[in-house]
Amino acid sequence: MSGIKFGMIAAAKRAGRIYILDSLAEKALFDTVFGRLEASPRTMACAQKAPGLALECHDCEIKGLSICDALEPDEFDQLERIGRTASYPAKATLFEQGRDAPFVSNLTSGALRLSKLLPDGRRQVVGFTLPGDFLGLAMQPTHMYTADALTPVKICQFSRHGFSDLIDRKPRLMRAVMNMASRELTLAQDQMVVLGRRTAEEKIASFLIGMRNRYARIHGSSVHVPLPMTRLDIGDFLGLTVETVSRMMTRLAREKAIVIVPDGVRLLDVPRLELLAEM
Amino acid sequence: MSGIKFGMIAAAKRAGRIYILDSLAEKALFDTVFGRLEASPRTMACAQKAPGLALECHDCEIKGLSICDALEPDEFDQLERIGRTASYPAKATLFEQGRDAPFVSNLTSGALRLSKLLPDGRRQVVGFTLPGDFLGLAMQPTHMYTADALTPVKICQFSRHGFSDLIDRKPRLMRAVMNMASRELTLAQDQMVVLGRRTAEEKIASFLIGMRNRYARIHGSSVHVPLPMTRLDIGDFLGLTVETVSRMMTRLAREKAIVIVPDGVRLLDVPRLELLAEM
DNA sequence: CAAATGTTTTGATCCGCATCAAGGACAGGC
DNA sequence: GCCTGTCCTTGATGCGGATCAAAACATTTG
Repeated sequence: MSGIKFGMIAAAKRAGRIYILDSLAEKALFDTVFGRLEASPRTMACAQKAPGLALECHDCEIKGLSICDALEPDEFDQLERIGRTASYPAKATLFEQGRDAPFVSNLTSGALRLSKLLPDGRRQVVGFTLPGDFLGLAMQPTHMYTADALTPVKICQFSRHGFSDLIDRKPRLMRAVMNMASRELTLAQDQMVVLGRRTAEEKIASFLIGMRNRYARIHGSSVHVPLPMTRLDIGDFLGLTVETVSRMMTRLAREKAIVIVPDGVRLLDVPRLELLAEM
Repeated sequence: MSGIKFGMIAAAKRAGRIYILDSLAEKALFDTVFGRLEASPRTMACAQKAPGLALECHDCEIKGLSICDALEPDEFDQLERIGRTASYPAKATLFEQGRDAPFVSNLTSGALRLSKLLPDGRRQVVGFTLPGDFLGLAMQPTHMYTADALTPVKICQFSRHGFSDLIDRKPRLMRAVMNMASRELTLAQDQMVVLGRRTAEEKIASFLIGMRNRYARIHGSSVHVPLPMTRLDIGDFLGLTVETVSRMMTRLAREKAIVIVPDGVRLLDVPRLELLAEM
């Protein structure tokens, strides 16, 4: 954990800038989202991908969140046996829309952007993947979207066929995957409401509250919301332009609903934001 | 099949108006979507719901499309045993957002509108259910949206707990449900692109092509696309107003891409529409 | 370090679709 | 038959967010 100091107040160093986090909890949140950076950025960039490492589930940090949680010891062993870990540096493309999908995987650290591209270049981000989320739930032979690393990421990957066979033999595991798919479907339908029927300001508020809720599942609830994606990514997720995202964030900050901090925001007036985002 | 004549050209009578369909295939499509109307509208309206009827899977028309397709005879029997059929007249509400969800079900005939309501009255239609589609895939204890009958409908329903227990014992059945959930998730993500990144005209074209493709799974492909929903429903599905939907449909008709017929449209220039809708 | 590139912000202007308004078509009820 | 309510269409007007432009700032590269 290069360059990171502990204490009552934890400090995180990233890209040469040091800033203060409120607590060790926030420090943990920060690390999970932005990655540990155990290697220097330069090294990471060279190690485009390092697959083939055996799973090390015992010290997996997101065990309790992922499909592994629902497994009996023997099932867990079998899953561990067919899986491998892989790491990608920030900005790497894990897979592209339309390509063959030989693997399904589980994100253990970092964050991904999932996007669909129209022929004329317009882009729709269909989701952001956080630790514990599963990739390839649809079990389709080809990828329905492109997945890019927003930060250095670690995944735990399984051959699609091997995984498919295993879940057919382990109802408990299939149930876990199905529940994950259900949660995704519910999220997607909520996002349809946001895209179809909300104003720009409401979209931003929904997004921030939504991200906070998703981080809360991983760590505790916190008013610090890391945003590993750019304004452009947020715009493409919400059906807005970069400029509108920037303007609305600035407006919310001016009205003291949020504070914009490096790599994210801090929520000041949560009730106000929840009112804007209310379902 | 009251008042309906057959022949090389089939005619369908609905609400006192008779019009011509091109073929028996179109007649079948029409019947599946709008319901058979075996009882008069008045009778249907009285029979708000007629549950408790044992399943009659042997003459189920959508067997090949639904989860039942994937089952072995013994599994099929067990599923049949825990299911009941129910009918609802057009405009009936099958269930409401937020209410308990004691049942999951399979639509066998007719069409439903699934919608989410915001506190201030704005509405987002998250999908239209056609024969063969499953309701309650998320297996949540409460409903995430409201389901209203657009036409007289028939469903085949199962207690959520009974169904949940059964799928835990029948991997093949769970797999069928999971595949259905995956398909829904893919549809929802495609709809996110439509809502977030397409113009009004493209939205209408995507919608029409999408409906045609979904009907094609049930019957053969046809240029006749029944639209059991109102322009308002279409607008709330596409993130548009009624007026815009009407204007765009009129424009497509003026430009000879479609013809507006009673209860639907006929696609004239499919390549043009597919270009507008292209993914 | 300087140069090049990418990200965020802010301002000015424009346009696609919403909103407001009104009339027509049609179904159901009396 | 007429009346009422719902749905669809068309026209006039306005606004929210897109687009265009540019500058400040951050990050990467040489």
